[in-house]
Amino acid sequence: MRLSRYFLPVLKETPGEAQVVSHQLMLRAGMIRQTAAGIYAWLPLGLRVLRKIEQIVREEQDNAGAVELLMPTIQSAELWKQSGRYDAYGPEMLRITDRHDREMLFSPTAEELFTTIFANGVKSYRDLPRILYQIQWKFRDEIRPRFGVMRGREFLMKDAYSFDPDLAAARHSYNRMFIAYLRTFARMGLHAIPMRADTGPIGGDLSHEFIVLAPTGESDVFYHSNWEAARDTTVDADDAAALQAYVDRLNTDYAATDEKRDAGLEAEAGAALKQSRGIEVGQIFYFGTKYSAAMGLSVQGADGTAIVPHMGSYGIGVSRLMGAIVEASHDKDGIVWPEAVAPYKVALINLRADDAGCTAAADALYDRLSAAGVEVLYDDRDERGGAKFATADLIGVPWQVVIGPKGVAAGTVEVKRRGAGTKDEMSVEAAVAKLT
RNA sequence: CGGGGCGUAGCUCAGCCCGGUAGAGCGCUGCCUUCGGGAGGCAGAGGCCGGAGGUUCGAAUCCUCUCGCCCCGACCA
Repeated sequence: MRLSRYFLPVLKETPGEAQVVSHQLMLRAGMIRQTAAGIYAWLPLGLRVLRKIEQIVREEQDNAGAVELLMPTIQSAELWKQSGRYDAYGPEMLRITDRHDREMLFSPTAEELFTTIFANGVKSYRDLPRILYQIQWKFRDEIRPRFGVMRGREFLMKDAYSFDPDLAAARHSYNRMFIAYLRTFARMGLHAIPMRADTGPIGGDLSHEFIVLAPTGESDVFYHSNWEAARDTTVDADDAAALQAYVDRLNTDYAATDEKRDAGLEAEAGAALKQSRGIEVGQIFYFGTKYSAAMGLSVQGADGTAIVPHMGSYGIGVSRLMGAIVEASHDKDGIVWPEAVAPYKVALINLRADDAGCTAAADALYDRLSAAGVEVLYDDRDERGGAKFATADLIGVPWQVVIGPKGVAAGTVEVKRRGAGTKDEMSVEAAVAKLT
Protein backbone atom coordinates (compact mmCIF):
# COMPACT_ATOMS: atom_id res chain seq x y z
CA MET A 1 0.00 0.00 0.00
CA ARG A 2 1.27 3.41 -0.95
CA LEU A 3 0.87 5.80 1.95
CA SER A 4 0.13 8.61 -0.49
CA ARG A 5 -3.11 6.82 -1.32
CA TYR A 6 -3.93 5.49 2.15
CA PHE A 7 -6.09 6.91 4.93
CA LEU A 8 -3.83 7.22 7.93
CA PRO A 9 -4.74 10.28 10.03
CA VAL A 10 -1.93 10.27 12.60
CA LEU A 11 -1.88 12.80 15.42
CA LYS A 12 1.23 14.56 16.57
CA GLU A 13 -0.28 15.35 19.94
CA THR A 14 -2.15 13.18 22.38
CA PRO A 15 -5.90 13.80 22.44
CA GLY A 16 -7.17 14.84 25.84
CA GLU A 17 -9.88 12.21 25.90
CA ALA A 18 -7.39 9.37 26.19
CA GLN A 19 -5.92 8.46 29.57
CA VAL A 20 -4.21 5.11 29.09
CA VAL A 21 -1.28 4.60 26.77
CA SER A 22 -2.94 2.05 24.51
CA HIS A 23 -5.85 4.39 23.88
CA GLN A 24 -3.53 7.33 23.28
CA LEU A 25 -1.37 5.43 20.83
CA MET A 26 -4.26 3.87 18.94
CA LEU A 27 -5.76 7.33 18.44
CA ARG A 28 -2.43 8.87 17.48
CA ALA A 29 -1.60 6.05 15.08
CA GLY A 30 -4.83 6.63 13.20
CA MET A 31 -6.31 3.24 14.11
CA ILE A 32 -9.54 4.23 15.80
CA ARG A 33 -11.78 7.23 16.39
CA GLN A 34 -14.36 7.50 19.11
CA THR A 35 -17.86 8.30 17.88
CA ALA A 36 -19.73 8.09 21.23
CA ALA A 37 -18.82 6.97 24.74
CA GLY A 38 -17.38 3.48 24.38
CA ILE A 39 -18.14 3.23 20.66
CA TYR A 40 -15.38 3.36 18.07
CA ALA A 41 -14.89 3.61 14.37
CA TRP A 42 -12.12 1.34 13.12
CA LEU A 43 -9.88 3.11 10.64
CA PRO A 44 -7.91 1.18 8.00
CA LEU A 45 -4.81 0.54 10.09
CA GLY A 46 -6.82 -0.48 13.15
CA LEU A 47 -9.03 -2.73 11.09
CA ARG A 48 -6.02 -4.57 9.70
CA VAL A 49 -4.76 -5.36 13.19
CA LEU A 50 -8.24 -6.36 14.30
CA ARG A 51 -8.42 -8.79 11.39
CA LYS A 52 -5.02 -10.26 12.27
CA ILE A 53 -6.04 -10.86 15.86
CA GLU A 54 -9.37 -12.26 14.75
CA GLN A 55 -7.67 -14.66 12.37
CA ILE A 56 -5.36 -16.04 15.04
CA VAL A 57 -8.34 -16.56 17.32
CA ARG A 58 -10.18 -18.28 14.46
CA GLU A 59 -7.31 -20.60 13.61
CA GLU A 60 -6.89 -21.74 17.19
CA GLN A 61 -10.63 -22.30 17.57
CA ASP A 62 -10.61 -24.35 14.39
CA ASN A 63 -7.58 -26.28 15.68
CA ALA A 64 -9.54 -27.03 18.84
CA GLY A 65 -12.30 -28.55 16.76
CA ALA A 66 -14.74 -25.69 17.09
CA VAL A 67 -17.00 -24.83 14.16
CA GLU A 68 -17.57 -21.24 13.10
CA LEU A 69 -20.96 -19.73 12.34
CA LEU A 70 -22.47 -16.26 12.60
CA MET A 71 -25.45 -15.15 14.67
CA PRO A 72 -27.31 -11.85 14.27
CA THR A 73 -26.44 -8.91 16.50
CA ILE A 74 -30.09 -7.98 16.95
CA GLN A 75 -32.16 -10.62 18.69
CA SER A 76 -35.74 -11.04 19.76
CA ALA A 77 -36.51 -10.71 23.46
CA GLU A 78 -38.46 -13.98 23.36
CA LEU A 79 -35.51 -16.34 23.84
CA TRP A 80 -34.18 -14.22 26.64
CA LYS A 81 -37.49 -14.34 28.45
CA GLN A 82 -37.40 -18.11 28.14
CA SER A 83 -34.05 -18.34 29.94
CA GLY A 84 -35.05 -15.71 32.47
CA ARG A 85 -32.20 -13.42 31.56
CA TYR A 86 -34.31 -10.75 29.88
CA ASP A 87 -35.07 -9.41 33.34
CA ALA A 88 -31.94 -10.70 35.06
CA TYR A 89 -29.46 -9.03 32.72
CA GLY A 90 -30.48 -5.54 33.74
CA PRO A 91 -29.70 -2.19 32.17
CA GLU A 92 -26.44 -3.43 30.69
CA MET A 93 -28.53 -4.95 27.90
CA LEU A 94 -29.42 -2.49 25.17
CA ARG A 95 -33.10 -2.92 24.48
CA ILE A 96 -34.67 -1.81 21.23
CA THR A 97 -38.25 -1.58 20.07
CA ASP A 98 -39.00 -2.12 16.41
CA ARG A 99 -41.76 -0.43 14.37
CA HIS A 100 -44.33 -2.99 15.51
CA ASP A 101 -43.43 -2.39 19.15
CA ARG A 102 -41.72 -5.77 19.36
CA GLU A 103 -39.05 -6.05 22.01
CA MET A 104 -35.61 -6.58 20.53
CA LEU A 105 -32.11 -6.31 21.92
CA PHE A 106 -28.53 -5.93 20.77
CA SER A 107 -26.89 -9.18 21.81
CA PRO A 108 -24.48 -8.90 24.78
CA THR A 109 -23.77 -12.65 24.54
CA ALA A 110 -25.48 -15.56 22.86
CA GLU A 111 -26.08 -18.63 25.04
CA GLU A 112 -29.80 -18.62 24.32
CA LEU A 113 -29.51 -18.32 20.58
CA PHE A 114 -26.73 -20.89 20.18
CA THR A 115 -28.57 -23.35 22.39
CA THR A 116 -31.82 -22.89 20.49
CA ILE A 117 -30.25 -23.14 17.04
CA PHE A 118 -28.28 -26.18 18.11
CA ALA A 119 -31.36 -27.80 19.63
CA ASN A 120 -33.21 -27.44 16.34
CA GLY A 121 -30.46 -29.25 14.50
CA VAL A 122 -29.62 -32.27 16.64
CA LYS A 123 -31.56 -35.34 17.74
CA SER A 124 -29.10 -38.02 18.80
CA TYR A 125 -26.25 -38.48 21.24
CA ARG A 126 -24.26 -39.15 18.07
CA ASP A 127 -24.53 -35.40 17.36
CA LEU A 128 -22.39 -34.77 20.45
CA PRO A 129 -19.92 -33.44 21.32
CA ARG A 130 -19.86 -30.18 19.40
CA ILE A 131 -18.30 -26.80 19.92
CA LEU A 132 -19.74 -23.90 17.93
CA TYR A 133 -18.39 -20.37 17.84
CA GLN A 134 -18.72 -16.99 16.23
CA ILE A 135 -16.69 -13.80 16.06
CA GLN A 136 -19.30 -11.09 16.23
CA TRP A 137 -19.92 -7.61 17.57
CA LYS A 138 -21.50 -7.39 20.99
CA PHE A 139 -23.03 -4.51 22.85
CA ARG A 140 -23.07 -4.06 26.59
CA ASP A 141 -24.31 -0.77 27.91
CA GLU A 142 -21.57 -0.34 30.48
CA ILE A 143 -22.14 2.14 33.25
CA ARG A 144 -18.79 3.68 32.59
CA PRO A 145 -16.93 2.77 29.44
CA ARG A 146 -13.26 3.70 29.59
CA PHE A 147 -9.72 2.89 28.50
CA GLY A 148 -10.52 3.05 24.80
CA VAL A 149 -11.27 -0.31 23.22
CA MET A 150 -10.41 -2.13 26.44
CA ARG A 151 -13.77 -1.35 27.95
CA GLY A 152 -15.98 -0.25 25.11
CA ARG A 153 -19.70 -0.70 24.91
CA GLU A 154 -19.55 -2.11 21.40
CA PHE A 155 -16.80 -4.68 21.05
CA LEU A 156 -15.76 -7.62 18.91
CA MET A 157 -15.94 -10.91 20.77
CA LYS A 158 -15.28 -14.52 19.99
CA ASP A 159 -17.88 -16.59 21.79
CA ALA A 160 -17.90 -20.37 21.71
CA TYR A 161 -20.39 -22.84 23.16
CA SER A 162 -19.76 -26.51 23.85
CA PHE A 163 -22.35 -29.28 23.95
CA ASP A 164 -21.44 -32.58 25.57
CA PRO A 165 -23.33 -35.69 26.73
CA ASP A 166 -22.04 -35.58 30.31
CA LEU A 167 -19.80 -33.84 32.78
CA ALA A 168 -16.66 -35.79 31.89
CA ALA A 169 -16.99 -34.96 28.21
CA ALA A 170 -17.84 -31.34 29.04
CA ARG A 171 -14.69 -31.08 31.09
CA HIS A 172 -12.68 -32.26 28.10
CA SER A 173 -14.28 -29.55 25.95
CA TYR A 174 -13.46 -27.04 28.66
CA ASN A 175 -9.86 -28.21 28.69
CA ARG A 176 -9.67 -27.99 24.90
CA MET A 177 -10.60 -24.34 25.13
CA PHE A 178 -8.23 -23.86 28.05
CA ILE A 179 -5.22 -24.96 26.02
CA ALA A 180 -6.50 -23.24 22.87
CA TYR A 181 -6.62 -19.96 24.79
CA LEU A 182 -3.06 -20.31 26.04
CA ARG A 183 -1.93 -20.96 22.48
CA THR A 184 -3.99 -18.10 21.08
CA PHE A 185 -2.57 -15.49 23.41
CA ALA A 186 0.99 -16.78 23.07
CA ARG A 187 0.79 -16.38 19.30
CA MET A 188 0.04 -12.70 19.82
CA GLY A 189 3.06 -12.22 22.02
CA LEU A 190 0.94 -12.04 25.16
CA HIS A 191 1.58 -13.91 28.37
CA ALA A 192 -1.88 -14.66 29.73
CA ILE A 193 -2.34 -16.36 33.08
CA PRO A 194 -5.43 -18.51 33.65
CA MET A 195 -6.98 -17.70 37.00
CA ARG A 196 -9.77 -19.27 38.97
CA ALA A 197 -12.63 -16.88 38.58
CA ASP A 198 -16.08 -16.00 39.71
CA THR A 199 -18.76 -17.34 37.44
CA GLY A 200 -20.93 -14.25 37.72
CA PRO A 201 -24.49 -14.12 36.41
CA ILE A 202 -23.76 -16.75 33.81
CA GLY A 203 -23.91 -19.47 36.43
CA GLY A 204 -21.99 -22.68 36.74
CA ASP A 205 -19.17 -23.77 38.98
CA LEU A 206 -16.00 -23.96 36.88
CA SER A 207 -14.45 -20.91 35.36
CA HIS A 208 -11.11 -19.38 34.50
CA GLU A 209 -10.27 -15.86 33.48
CA PHE A 210 -7.24 -15.33 31.28
CA ILE A 211 -5.37 -12.31 32.53
CA VAL A 212 -2.58 -10.32 30.90
CA LEU A 213 -0.55 -8.54 33.56
CA ALA A 214 -0.50 -4.77 33.08
CA PRO A 215 -0.41 -1.87 35.52
CA THR A 216 -3.43 -0.32 33.81
CA GLY A 217 -5.54 -3.46 34.14
CA GLU A 218 -8.89 -3.29 35.83
CA SER A 219 -8.60 -6.41 37.96
CA ASP A 220 -6.49 -7.09 41.03
CA VAL A 221 -4.83 -10.45 40.60
CA PHE A 222 -2.69 -12.73 42.76
CA TYR A 223 -0.42 -15.47 41.46
CA HIS A 224 2.58 -17.69 42.13
CA SER A 225 5.83 -16.39 40.65
CA ASN A 226 6.06 -19.59 38.57
CA TRP A 227 3.50 -17.94 36.31
CA GLU A 228 5.99 -15.29 35.28
CA ALA A 229 7.65 -17.75 32.89
CA ALA A 230 5.98 -18.66 29.60
CA ARG A 231 4.33 -22.10 29.58
CA ASP A 232 4.96 -24.87 27.14
CA THR A 233 1.67 -25.69 25.43
CA THR A 234 2.76 -28.97 23.92
CA VAL A 235 0.07 -31.52 24.71
CA ASP A 236 -2.25 -33.73 22.69
CA ALA A 237 -5.63 -32.07 23.14
CA ASP A 238 -7.44 -35.12 21.73
CA ASP A 239 -6.12 -37.23 24.60
CA ALA A 240 -8.57 -36.33 27.36
CA ALA A 241 -6.49 -37.85 30.16
CA ALA A 242 -3.23 -36.26 29.04
CA LEU A 243 -4.92 -32.90 28.59
CA GLN A 244 -6.55 -33.11 32.01
CA ALA A 245 -3.17 -33.91 33.56
CA TYR A 246 -1.65 -30.94 31.77
CA VAL A 247 -4.37 -28.57 33.00
CA ASP A 248 -4.17 -29.97 36.52
CA ARG A 249 -0.42 -29.45 36.55
CA LEU A 250 -0.78 -25.81 35.51
CA ASN A 251 -3.45 -25.24 38.11
CA THR A 252 -1.22 -26.37 40.94
CA ASP A 253 0.41 -22.95 40.73
CA TYR A 254 -1.80 -20.49 42.51
CA ALA A 255 -3.46 -17.77 40.43
CA ALA A 256 -6.69 -16.05 41.35
CA THR A 257 -8.65 -12.90 40.79
CA ASP A 258 -9.70 -10.74 43.69
CA GLU A 259 -13.06 -12.51 44.11
CA LYS A 260 -11.54 -15.98 44.29
CA ARG A 261 -8.62 -15.45 46.65
CA ASP A 262 -7.78 -18.30 49.00
CA ALA A 263 -5.90 -17.37 52.14
CA GLY A 264 -4.66 -20.93 52.70
CA LEU A 265 -3.20 -21.32 49.22
CA GLU A 266 -1.66 -17.86 49.39
CA ALA A 267 0.07 -18.76 52.65
CA GLU A 268 1.38 -21.88 50.96
CA ALA A 269 2.85 -19.81 48.12
CA GLY A 270 4.58 -17.64 50.70
CA ALA A 271 7.18 -15.29 49.29
CA ALA A 272 6.40 -16.51 45.78
CA LEU A 273 3.00 -14.86 45.93
CA LYS A 274 2.81 -11.92 43.55
CA GLN A 275 0.20 -9.22 43.21
CA SER A 276 -0.53 -7.17 40.10
CA ARG A 277 -3.20 -5.54 38.03
CA GLY A 278 -4.40 -7.41 35.00
CA ILE A 279 -6.44 -7.14 31.84
CA GLU A 280 -8.98 -9.88 31.33
CA VAL A 281 -8.71 -11.01 27.72
CA GLY A 282 -10.78 -14.16 27.94
CA GLN A 283 -12.97 -16.22 30.21
CA ILE A 284 -14.20 -19.78 30.05
CA PHE A 285 -17.15 -21.36 31.89
CA TYR A 286 -18.69 -24.71 32.48
CA PHE A 287 -22.29 -24.31 33.55
CA GLY A 288 -23.85 -27.75 33.16
CA THR A 289 -27.41 -27.91 31.88
CA LYS A 290 -28.47 -24.43 32.88
CA TYR A 291 -29.24 -23.25 29.34
CA SER A 292 -29.86 -26.60 27.68
CA ALA A 293 -32.60 -27.28 30.22
CA ALA A 294 -34.10 -23.81 29.95
CA MET A 295 -34.07 -23.75 26.16
CA GLY A 296 -35.34 -27.28 25.67
CA LEU A 297 -32.19 -28.88 24.27
CA SER A 298 -32.12 -32.65 24.57
CA VAL A 299 -31.04 -35.57 22.42
CA GLN A 300 -31.81 -39.26 22.52
CA GLY A 301 -29.18 -41.43 24.20
CA ALA A 302 -27.93 -44.87 23.18
CA ASP A 303 -30.40 -46.51 25.54
CA GLY A 304 -33.32 -44.45 24.25
CA THR A 305 -33.53 -42.06 27.19
CA ALA A 306 -33.24 -38.30 26.82
CA ILE A 307 -29.89 -36.62 27.43
CA VAL A 308 -29.72 -32.96 28.33
CA PRO A 309 -26.30 -31.82 27.12
CA HIS A 310 -23.80 -30.22 29.46
CA MET A 311 -22.62 -26.90 28.19
CA GLY A 312 -19.83 -24.41 28.54
CA SER A 313 -19.16 -21.03 27.02
CA TYR A 314 -15.89 -19.44 26.12
CA GLY A 315 -15.23 -15.80 25.36
CA ILE A 316 -12.29 -13.83 24.00
CA GLY A 317 -12.41 -10.05 23.76
CA VAL A 318 -10.97 -9.65 20.29
CA SER A 319 -11.06 -5.86 20.19
CA ARG A 320 -9.92 -5.62 23.81
CA LEU A 321 -6.90 -7.78 22.90
CA MET A 322 -5.66 -5.01 20.66
CA GLY A 323 -5.54 -2.63 23.58
CA ALA A 324 -3.89 -5.27 25.75
CA ILE A 325 -1.21 -5.90 23.13
CA VAL A 326 -0.42 -2.19 22.87
CA GLU A 327 -0.28 -1.90 26.67
CA ALA A 328 2.20 -4.77 26.69
CA SER A 329 4.25 -3.65 23.70
CA HIS A 330 5.11 -0.01 23.15
CA ASP A 331 7.87 2.51 23.83
CA LYS A 332 8.25 6.28 23.91
CA ASP A 333 8.01 6.51 20.12
CA GLY A 334 4.88 4.48 19.66
CA ILE A 335 3.52 0.99 19.24
CA VAL A 336 5.76 -2.06 18.80
CA TRP A 337 3.56 -4.68 17.14
CA PRO A 338 4.38 -8.34 17.53
CA GLU A 339 4.86 -9.52 13.96
CA ALA A 340 1.88 -11.88 14.13
CA VAL A 341 -0.62 -9.04 14.52
CA ALA A 342 1.23 -6.16 12.84
CA PRO A 343 -0.87 -4.24 10.30
CA TYR A 344 2.01 -4.48 7.82
CA LYS A 345 5.25 -6.39 8.00
CA VAL A 346 7.41 -3.71 6.43
CA ALA A 347 7.40 0.07 6.35
CA LEU A 348 9.31 1.10 3.24
CA ILE A 349 10.61 4.63 3.61
CA ASN A 350 11.72 6.65 0.63
CA LEU A 351 13.74 9.39 2.28
CA ARG A 352 13.82 11.56 -0.82
CA ALA A 353 10.64 11.39 -2.85
CA ASP A 354 12.02 14.29 -4.90
CA ASP A 355 15.07 12.32 -5.96
CA ALA A 356 14.56 10.24 -9.10
CA GLY A 357 17.20 7.68 -8.08
CA CYS A 358 15.72 7.11 -4.63
CA THR A 359 12.20 6.92 -5.95
CA ALA A 360 13.14 4.45 -8.66
CA ALA A 361 14.92 2.25 -6.12
CA ALA A 362 12.05 2.46 -3.64
CA ASP A 363 9.42 1.77 -6.30
CA ALA A 364 11.38 -1.25 -7.48
CA LEU A 365 11.78 -2.67 -3.99
CA TYR A 366 8.10 -2.06 -3.25
CA ASP A 367 7.13 -3.98 -6.37
CA ARG A 368 9.46 -6.86 -5.55
CA LEU A 369 8.32 -7.24 -1.97
CA SER A 370 4.66 -6.90 -2.93
CA ALA A 371 5.04 -9.51 -5.65
CA ALA A 372 6.58 -11.83 -3.08
CA GLY A 373 3.48 -11.43 -0.91
CA VAL A 374 5.08 -9.25 1.76
CA GLU A 375 2.70 -6.73 3.33
CA VAL A 376 4.43 -3.41 2.73
CA LEU A 377 3.33 0.06 3.68
CA TYR A 378 5.31 2.27 1.31
CA ASP A 379 5.83 5.83 2.52
CA ASP A 380 6.08 7.54 -0.85
CA ARG A 381 4.80 10.89 0.43
CA ASP A 382 6.70 14.06 -0.31
CA GLU A 383 7.67 14.51 3.33
CA ARG A 384 10.93 14.95 5.10
CA GLY A 385 12.73 11.92 6.46
CA GLY A 386 12.12 12.82 10.07
CA ALA A 387 8.38 12.88 9.64
CA LYS A 388 8.47 9.50 7.92
CA PHE A 389 10.58 7.94 10.65
CA ALA A 390 8.26 9.30 13.30
CA THR A 391 5.20 7.94 11.52
CA ALA A 392 6.77 4.52 11.01
CA ASP A 393 7.80 4.32 14.65
CA LEU A 394 4.38 5.46 15.84
CA ILE A 395 2.43 2.86 13.89
CA GLY A 396 4.88 0.21 15.02
CA VAL A 397 5.45 -1.87 11.89
CA PRO A 398 8.11 -4.51 12.79
CA TRP A 399 10.55 -3.83 9.94
CA GLN A 400 11.56 -0.51 8.45
CA VAL A 401 13.44 -0.37 5.18
CA VAL A 402 15.03 3.00 4.49
CA ILE A 403 16.07 4.10 1.03
CA GLY A 404 18.14 7.29 0.82
CA PRO A 405 20.67 8.90 -1.48
CA LYS A 406 23.71 7.47 0.33
CA GLY A 407 22.42 3.97 0.14
CA VAL A 408 21.34 4.29 -3.47
CA ALA A 409 24.86 5.47 -4.38
CA ALA A 410 26.37 2.55 -2.47
CA GLY A 411 23.82 0.03 -3.67
CA THR A 412 22.47 -0.65 -0.18
CA VAL A 413 19.37 -0.14 1.92
CA GLU A 414 18.98 0.17 5.66
CA VAL A 415 16.89 -2.41 7.46
CA LYS A 416 15.74 -1.46 10.94
CA ARG A 417 14.03 -3.58 13.53
CA ARG A 418 11.30 -1.50 15.20
CA GLY A 419 11.41 -3.21 18.59
CA ALA A 420 15.16 -3.50 19.16
CA GLY A 421 16.02 -0.38 17.16
CA THR A 422 18.89 -2.21 15.46
CA LYS A 423 19.87 -1.00 11.99
CA ASP A 424 21.73 -2.92 9.30
CA GLU A 425 23.03 -1.72 5.94
CA MET A 426 22.68 -4.42 3.34
CA SER A 427 22.28 -4.98 -0.36
CA VAL A 428 18.80 -4.94 -1.87
CA GLU A 429 19.14 -8.66 -2.50
CA ALA A 430 19.98 -9.33 1.12
CA ALA A 431 17.04 -7.20 2.27
CA VAL A 432 14.62 -9.02 -0.01
CA ALA A 433 15.93 -12.35 1.24
CA LYS A 434 15.57 -11.25 4.84
CA LEU A 435 12.01 -10.00 4.46
CA THR A 436 10.51 -12.73 2.30
C1' C B 1 -26.26 6.38 39.88
C1' G B 2 -23.10 9.48 43.67
C1' G B 3 -18.59 12.86 43.54
C1' G B 4 -15.24 15.88 40.51
C1' G B 5 -13.70 18.14 35.83
C1' C B 6 -14.00 19.76 30.73
C1' G B 7 -16.66 21.47 25.93
C1' U B 8 -13.18 28.00 22.18
C1' A B 9 -9.69 26.55 14.69
C1' G B 10 -8.27 19.74 12.31
C1' C B 11 -5.08 18.74 17.25
C1' U B 12 -3.11 20.64 22.13
C1' C B 13 -4.69 24.78 24.68
C1' A B 14 -4.90 30.33 26.39
C1' G B 15 -8.79 34.00 27.01
C1' C B 16 -13.71 33.47 31.40
C1' C B 17 -12.55 35.25 38.00
C1' C B 18 -12.91 41.26 36.58
C1' G B 19 -18.54 41.57 30.03
C1' G B 20 -16.29 45.83 25.27
C1' U B 21 -13.86 43.92 17.44
C1' A B 22 -11.88 35.71 19.10
C1' G B 23 -5.98 34.22 20.13
C1' A B 24 -1.16 31.01 20.28
C1' G B 25 1.60 26.64 18.94
C1' C B 26 1.24 22.54 15.86
C1' G B 27 -1.42 20.92 11.48
C1' C B 28 -3.51 22.63 6.52
C1' U B 29 -2.92 25.66 1.36
C1' G B 30 0.64 28.45 -2.00
C1' C B 31 5.70 30.14 -3.09
C1' C B 32 10.97 29.99 -1.83
C1' U B 33 15.08 27.74 0.72
C1' U B 34 16.15 23.04 2.85
C1' C B 35 16.43 17.53 2.89
C1' G B 36 19.24 10.53 7.13
C1' G B 37 15.00 11.44 13.05
C1' G B 38 8.29 15.43 13.35
C1' A B 39 13.19 21.94 9.14
C1' G B 40 13.18 27.59 8.12
C1' G B 41 11.11 32.13 5.75
C1' C B 42 7.04 34.75 3.48
C1' A B 43 1.86 34.86 2.28
C1' G B 44 -2.95 32.64 3.28
C1' A B 45 -7.38 29.65 4.56
C1' G B 46 -9.91 28.05 8.78
C1' G B 47 -14.26 29.26 14.62
C1' C B 48 -22.78 30.22 15.53
C1' C B 49 -16.64 29.97 21.61
C1' G B 50 -21.47 22.38 22.39
C1' G B 51 -26.98 23.92 22.25
C1' A B 52 -31.36 26.82 24.13
C1' G B 53 -33.18 30.57 27.10
C1' G B 54 -32.14 34.85 30.35
C1' U B 55 -29.50 39.45 32.37
C1' U B 56 -27.15 43.68 29.78
C1' C B 57 -26.40 49.19 25.45
C1' G B 58 -23.11 44.95 24.69
C1' A B 59 -22.05 37.86 26.52
C1' A B 60 -16.82 33.00 24.86
C1' U B 61 -16.98 35.62 29.68
C1' C B 62 -22.52 36.44 34.33
C1' C B 63 -27.34 33.33 35.47
C1' U B 64 -30.75 29.05 34.31
C1' C B 65 -31.69 24.74 31.68
C1' U B 66 -29.91 21.10 28.41
C1' C B 67 -26.61 17.82 25.42
C1' G B 68 -21.85 15.59 25.10
C1' C B 69 -17.06 13.90 26.79
C1' C B 70 -13.31 12.65 30.67
C1' C B 71 -11.78 11.11 35.74
C1' C B 72 -12.81 8.63 40.89
C1' G B 73 -16.32 5.28 43.08
C1' A B 74 -20.16 1.75 42.81
C1' C B 75 -20.83 -1.86 38.53
C1' C B 76 -18.65 -5.56 35.08
C1' A B 77 -18.46 -13.27 31.02
